[in-house]
Amino acid sequence: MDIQRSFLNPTMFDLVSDVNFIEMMPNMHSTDCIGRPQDLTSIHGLDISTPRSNDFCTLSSAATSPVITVSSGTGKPKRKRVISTVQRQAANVRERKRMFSLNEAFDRLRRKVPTFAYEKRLSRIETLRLAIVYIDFMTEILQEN
DNA sequence: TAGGCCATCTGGTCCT
DNA sequence: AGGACCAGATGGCCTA
Repeated sequence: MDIQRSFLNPTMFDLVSDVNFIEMMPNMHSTDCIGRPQDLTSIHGLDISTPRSNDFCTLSSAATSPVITVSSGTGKPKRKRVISTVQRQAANVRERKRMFSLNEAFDRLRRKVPTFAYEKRLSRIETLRLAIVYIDFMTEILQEN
């Protein structure tokens, strides 16, 4: 059977030999099998809603950010933006939020790919690689029908 | 203890 | 001008 052979594909077999759709186990979402937090807001005490002690994003004063033109060796001037501490802290907050949403997306993807129930939480790179393999596998199944 | 993974900070570049 | 995106650096945590 081709489908069965596909499951024995070495790549797939490395990652998935006991298909477990996490979708069927909604309780798995709060913590993974080794107890690491799945709720990303609790990872490392991450709380993007509250600024850090060194964040000044709550300050109302917005400093200006002059642009300095730096002459490069090739002749073409390069724009170098100099930002204030307040703007830097605000940018840090935005970056944290951005990474948070990125991790949320990874978390959603993690729940879509089959994994061992007892396996530790997939890393981001493992999640991407397994998703690729999984999509390939599903595509193969569809093409056989 | 080394290596992997991740969060965070930071500066540069692109885009609106 | 400023936000979004990206990549490099750094430090902490965890596991083999």
